[in-house]
Amino acid sequence: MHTHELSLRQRQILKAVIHDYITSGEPVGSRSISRRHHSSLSAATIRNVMADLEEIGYLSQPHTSAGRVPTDLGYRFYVDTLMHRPRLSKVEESRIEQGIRPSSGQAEELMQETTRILSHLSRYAAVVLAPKLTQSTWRRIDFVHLHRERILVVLVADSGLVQQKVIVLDEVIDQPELDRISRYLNTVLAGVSLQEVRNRIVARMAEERDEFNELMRRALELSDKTLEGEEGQVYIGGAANIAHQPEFADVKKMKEIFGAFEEKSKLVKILDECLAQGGLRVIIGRESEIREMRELSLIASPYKSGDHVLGVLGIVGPKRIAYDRMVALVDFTARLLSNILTEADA
Amino acid sequence: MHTHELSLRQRQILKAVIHDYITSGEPVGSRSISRRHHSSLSAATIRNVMADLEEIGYLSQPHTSAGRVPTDLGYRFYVDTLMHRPRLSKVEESRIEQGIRPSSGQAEELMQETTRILSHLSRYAAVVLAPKLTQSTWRRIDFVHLHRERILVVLVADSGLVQQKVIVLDEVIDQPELDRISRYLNTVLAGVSLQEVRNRIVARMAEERDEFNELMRRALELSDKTLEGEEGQVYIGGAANIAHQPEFADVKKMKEIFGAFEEKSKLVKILDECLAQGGLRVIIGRESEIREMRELSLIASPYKSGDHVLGVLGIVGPKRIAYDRMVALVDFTARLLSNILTEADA
DNA sequence: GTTAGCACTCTTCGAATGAGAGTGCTAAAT
DNA sequence: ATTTAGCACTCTCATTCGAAGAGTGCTAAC
Repeated sequence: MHTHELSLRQRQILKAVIHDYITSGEPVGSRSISRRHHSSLSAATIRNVMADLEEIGYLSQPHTSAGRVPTDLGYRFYVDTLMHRPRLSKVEESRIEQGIRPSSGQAEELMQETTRILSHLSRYAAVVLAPKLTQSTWRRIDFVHLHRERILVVLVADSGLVQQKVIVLDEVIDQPELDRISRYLNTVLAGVSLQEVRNRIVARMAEERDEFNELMRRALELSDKTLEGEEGQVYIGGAANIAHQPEFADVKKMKEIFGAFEEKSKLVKILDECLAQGGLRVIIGRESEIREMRELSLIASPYKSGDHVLGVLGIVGPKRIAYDRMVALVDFTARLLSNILTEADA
Repeated sequence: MHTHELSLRQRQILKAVIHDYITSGEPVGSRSISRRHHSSLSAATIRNVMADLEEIGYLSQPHTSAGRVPTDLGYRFYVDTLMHRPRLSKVEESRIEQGIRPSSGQAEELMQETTRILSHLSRYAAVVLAPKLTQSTWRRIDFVHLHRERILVVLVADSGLVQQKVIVLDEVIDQPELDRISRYLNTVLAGVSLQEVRNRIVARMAEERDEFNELMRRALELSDKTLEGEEGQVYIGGAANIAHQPEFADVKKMKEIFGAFEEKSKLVKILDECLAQGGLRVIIGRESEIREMRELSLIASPYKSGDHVLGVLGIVGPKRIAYDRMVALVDFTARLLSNILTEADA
């Protein structure tokens, strides 16, 4: 089913149907299009065009004598070629700017604020994929000895974000030694990923035949443990919003959706893809491989620090969603977050 | 409406009605009680007793010719005097023990693991109120200089829990100075609350007329900032489980409930009360002041470190919940968590 | 190419109906 | 004095039916 050339009229009517359906939530008939959008044309004419659009696969009827509803393909065409992207209102923009102003620089808080403001303004669910340790470059690393073999690693990213992690070693290292190690690591750290730091240490150890240098061995162990066992973390906000949608009045569907949100691993997978892709993406219903997303759409965009892509943010709503506005919202938010994380001198 | 003396038969029948209603979810009639529980008595007899129980206010009828349903008061009587508390099965106990074994000692992870296992075993929603900084006593405090006036405070509680917080000062303090301050604080810290530490510093400053001692002034500022602006944090898990309950098939109710969960502040309030109370509590429907809890019950118990009450954990489900089993579950989990947090030498 | 007209289909809603469950009451039985 | 059987009554729930309404596809006329 490749892309068809559509006549101007076909495009106009497809657009009209989608708009009406998005606002009303009910199958739209030829009559109402004729009235609201194309008063010059009669319902019958519109009907013919709609029949064509159905044949191409852009529209469908829930049952024989109902109006038309856009298909996933229809939405896709709309998003790709019909839709124009409005600007957000000044009010909304400043609302977002106010909403995402982390007092602390803690990654966690920032993520949570972002989901809050996104879900609030969209009235749908918001998702944010947090930056991974492996993806960031770091300004600073510190170790705090907690108890026995247990150590808290504090990482300050170039983006200004702070992340922590507790690791458990095989040996006890006391605080002064930890300080020495962090001093050393900090000298090697400048602007590269932790993975890279690790590689450099290995290289240096080999080169210097310095295998018994306690400090470096330990530095290696610490960075290994820090990177170990990391999986994408997703923050979700406003999931309840989706329940307000009339199309999910059916309880069975609702259950499914909430199930999907609690089973975060799948969500991580799909967001990871967006991350790899690099730009704003719209994923409509069945385009997603996730079963539970069949009736949902995802609008997501990566955010960066400088040129480094860190994570992804977006919103999840019904397929019948105001794509234009939502794309604008997600895009703006992603840019804003990127700016915050790029101007590291906060 | 004070407590009535109930005859043995009345108690038995009330108990039977509640049990049947809890398992079936449907109003229970005199017939079925006669069949399943009191084959010696006829339905008519049971009917008379039920009419009495209704008059007292322990049962009610959804409509004239339906079976009976327990009222909040009925449940209350059941929980207080009729119910006996079963033990969990060995399997379940070990499941919980496996489930709550924090690798890291980070407060956040521990809370999350607890909600996960609680919601999983109960099949309802789980809530955990995290320990507050003001309530714990601390083994150790550290400061990590992040950037400019921004400092990460790392607190290690006597319970072994690690909590962090970023604070922003009015002046820049470099790392060596921070280390000096934390060394000082750590000497004063032993086994008292942060609030108390603060008081001691103030006392000492007064006593020594030592107002210009930079170190102490700064130590004071740091502890103040650390305590500042703290509000109870609630972790929620398995909220979707509630959606599976037939009594919430009604979409309106469901919306309400999810709304309640996202509006965490109210939940904090009610959990705070449990915390003040000190023991395991069951709050049934309208007994709670929260509107959205009208159709829900909360079973919650505080957890401690030693004799210090730290927070509260519990589950939220429909009023029609297996109180006996759930009480056992919550009680066991709270004890376990308390043990973990008490044996500080993890 | 466009439109009016019309028969047809399908959903939705309300009313009517009957079955079923459960009650309360009375009078008889224990 | 309890307990029970019997019965009329009430209320819900599922089903059926029919009418109304919305929308379509097709045909024939403009």
